[in-house]
Amino acid sequence: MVGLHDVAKLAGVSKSTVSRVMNNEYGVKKSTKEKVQKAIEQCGYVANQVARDLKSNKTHLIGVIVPRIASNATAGGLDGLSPVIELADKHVLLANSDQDNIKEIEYIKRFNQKRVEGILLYATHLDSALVDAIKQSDAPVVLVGQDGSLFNIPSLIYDDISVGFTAGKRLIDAGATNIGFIGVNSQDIAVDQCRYQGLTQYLQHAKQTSPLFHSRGEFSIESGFQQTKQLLIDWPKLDGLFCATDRIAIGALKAIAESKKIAGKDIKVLGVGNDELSQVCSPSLSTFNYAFDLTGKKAAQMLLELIHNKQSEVSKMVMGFESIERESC
Amino acid sequence: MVGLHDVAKLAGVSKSTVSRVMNNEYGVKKSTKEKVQKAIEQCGYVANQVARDLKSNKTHLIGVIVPRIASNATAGGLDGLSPVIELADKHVLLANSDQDNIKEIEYIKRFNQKRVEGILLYATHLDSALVDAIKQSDAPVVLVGQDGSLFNIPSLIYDDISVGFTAGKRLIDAGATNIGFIGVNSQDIAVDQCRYQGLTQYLQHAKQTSPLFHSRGEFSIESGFQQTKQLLIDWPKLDGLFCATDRIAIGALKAIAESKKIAGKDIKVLGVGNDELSQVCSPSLSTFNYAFDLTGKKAAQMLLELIHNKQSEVSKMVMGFESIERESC
DNA sequence: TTGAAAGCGGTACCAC
DNA sequence: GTGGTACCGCTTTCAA
Repeated sequence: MVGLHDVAKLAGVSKSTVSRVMNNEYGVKKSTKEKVQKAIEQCGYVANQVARDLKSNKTHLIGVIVPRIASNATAGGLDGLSPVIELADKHVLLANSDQDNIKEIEYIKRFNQKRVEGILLYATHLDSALVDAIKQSDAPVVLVGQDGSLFNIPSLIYDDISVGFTAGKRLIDAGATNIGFIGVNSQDIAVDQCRYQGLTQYLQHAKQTSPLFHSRGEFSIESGFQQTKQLLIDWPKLDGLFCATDRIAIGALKAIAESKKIAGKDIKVLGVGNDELSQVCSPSLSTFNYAFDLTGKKAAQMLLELIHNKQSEVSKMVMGFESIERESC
Repeated sequence: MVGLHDVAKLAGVSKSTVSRVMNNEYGVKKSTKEKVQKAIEQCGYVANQVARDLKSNKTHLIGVIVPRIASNATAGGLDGLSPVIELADKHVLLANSDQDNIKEIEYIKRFNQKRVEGILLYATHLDSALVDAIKQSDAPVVLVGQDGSLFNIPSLIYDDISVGFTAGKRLIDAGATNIGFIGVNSQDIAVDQCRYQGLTQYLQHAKQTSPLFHSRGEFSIESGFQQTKQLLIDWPKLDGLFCATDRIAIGALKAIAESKKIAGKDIKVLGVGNDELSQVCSPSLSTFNYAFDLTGKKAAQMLLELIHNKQSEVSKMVMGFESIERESC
């Protein structure tokens, strides 16, 4: 591969001069500049950014770690954050942890070796090993989706307790009295714990009751379907169901339909996320809208600020949500 | 930031020795090794990959350019390709071209500066400027979604003509005789042109007729809805509709429902992509399944091979598809 | 206005 | 076994 040296030889000047031309610096005679530019053209010289990065001690790299790509939260987030990063003249180094806690930590280390300038971590859990890894990271880390502020980790989270609380209100207002919750796994504080907690708080507050159950499964339609099939048998009086995600809720809708009950009438159902699926299914799903792309954008902005100032002005940012009224509740 | 030099000083050895320990090389006395490792621990040394990359002239970087993330083809593709790239001990440098032709070319150049080892390009078009940029690229490029084999660009494509052909057959077999097509924009050879061409071929072949129309819009539900609303007025005899994507088809379904016709009975509708939406909507959408994640995996494998052998064994790979029978056709 | 040379942080060859 | 040193490709003083 042709380097600065080759161009210099070809143009009959020194490396320094070629470098100056490449970087548009002042103080190069017009004629030499043109000579050099011609030489650059001629041998198709492309500056080696790796060498530049080494010299300048800046890589312009932002590491982004996600549990998987094909999810609304992450795909939308990536679409939101990428323009911000591009505008800051940086690049996205993407890692798919595939929901694997070990890999998450592994990537934080690898990214530090790669000398990324910052890391955006989409998390589905937050244990002490992960906290440690984040603390060890030289590059600043912004956590998305889980609250790390207790550990002094700048975080961008959704107002999950509030969503649960509001869900309780919506279900009660719609006339439900026997309300259950389907979550994911207990390690996911935000999605499983907080949403349940919020629901519980409202039921206590308004009716001095508690949710009938806290079932758990995966983030899938199928999982929602299977769980609900059983839950309908176990809890015949169930008339309100809050599902931690829209996909779970859509599975629930299907199970309810099969049981000859009518979702939205016999059983009110609520999801979270405003997945596109929720407006297409029938009955259409009442849910909560999260602005995933905006979250990605804000997270990127927060990280960039952190990179510049070495200290964040905001240590925790809570994203709002919007109630979406449809047929199921 | 602490470097090899600092560790060496702290351990009272030379840089070379520290380097040997870092790379687990033979021929280091056990005691020195331990001494060095302690020093590494002590000052929290993390190898600078940028320097290594410069020295070894390898970045372990694979550039991936996509038109946007939040689409089944790209999100699924990314989930498919990332494990392959990880297994090859490389990283994904992600760029979102946001459907912008200029940016696509820009990123190919930037990636070459970054000295990526190869580029995966998810394309929605292929004009001569893009072909040139690919030709100029030092890093090998694999094209996904458009056929660049005529220009000697290794490509991974879907069998779009065949899909169109099969769509024709499915619609005719279901009893449709007045068949229309909704595509995207004419620059998208694969999605717009090929699928239409295949449909046309079957209609010619089986009935010596042609599609009633070739309408065009965007990749969205709304666009499908708006177009279909008008098309139903313009073509009252329409009884078969092939849509270039599932989202367009779902919009069409909605327009048909509003017109008091029954999709699947009065008008047979077919989409492409087997979007999750298509099994949730009602009537559920008959479509074609594309294995997006497998495509990503294959594309990554093809690129890795190209990187190793400097020459591809396969210059073009055509992914198959699967007919999905549901209610709409 | 231009060139020589040091150095970014490693690796690898060659001596000792 | 270990240390010295050249070098990867560029930027950036410092002199000329």
